Amino acid sequence: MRIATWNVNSLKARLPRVEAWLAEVQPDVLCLQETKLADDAFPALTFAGLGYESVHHGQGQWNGVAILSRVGIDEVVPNFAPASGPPDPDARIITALCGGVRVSSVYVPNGRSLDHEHYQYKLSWMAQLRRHLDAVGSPDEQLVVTGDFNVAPDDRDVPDPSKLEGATHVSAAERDLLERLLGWGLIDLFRTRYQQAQLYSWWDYRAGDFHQGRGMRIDLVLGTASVADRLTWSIVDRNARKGTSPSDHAPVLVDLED
DNA sequence: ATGGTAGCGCTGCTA
Repeated sequence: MRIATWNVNSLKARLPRVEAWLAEVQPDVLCLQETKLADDAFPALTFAGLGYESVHHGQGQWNGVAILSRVGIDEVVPNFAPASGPPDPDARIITALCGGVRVSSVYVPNGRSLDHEHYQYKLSWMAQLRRHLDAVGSPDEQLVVTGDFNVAPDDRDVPDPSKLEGATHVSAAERDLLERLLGWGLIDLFRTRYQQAQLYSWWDYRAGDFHQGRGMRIDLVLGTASVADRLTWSIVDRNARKGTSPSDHAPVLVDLED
């Protein structure tokens, strides 16, 4: 079973690339973030033509998350589960059961800057994500939380930690909240296969950052122990960041033993 | 290099 995540930075702008990528890579489950579409504009029929069922939680201009699956989609929960607290006004999370694995596609708030109220929103969002997991599942089950976390887990995941002191994506508070999330019973699956630094999943469009090798690893696939036990392979598909009009993120893949 | 690009949607915000 192949599960992938991809922040596409507008599905409207990226649909041709997503279609070609699905045909080439053949994931069983694909989690999308930043579709930037309303639900009625989501191209479900296009994906159905490629063999994928899909569910979308969108709002229009910003945010928007989706799950595509060719191994079934059941028990769909758009937004945070009610038992976790108030609903998120933004469309940043959707959860479904796909092929026996409970999958959440998440787009954690960026935070903007440490003194911005959006940063407090980011911290509270990450705390509620943990309560959401308690509401929809258990660490004893096969469960995957994947998407754009907008947090670089440790200093290997950024080019120059000394230049990022006091910045979002690396601050102690958000890294601690990510650790707390892992403490719920999740494992950073990509990191179990690779330990080296500078294996990024996102590169700023500006200043030639991709070609200069300046990025961050902020797109994560977190899985419970029973998922990690099935892991056979993981990779960041950097080829998808190349060529004409790419997203600023590359897809991250995991393969699980059937 | 305190810059730079991309997307949305039409002026400036978000990332």
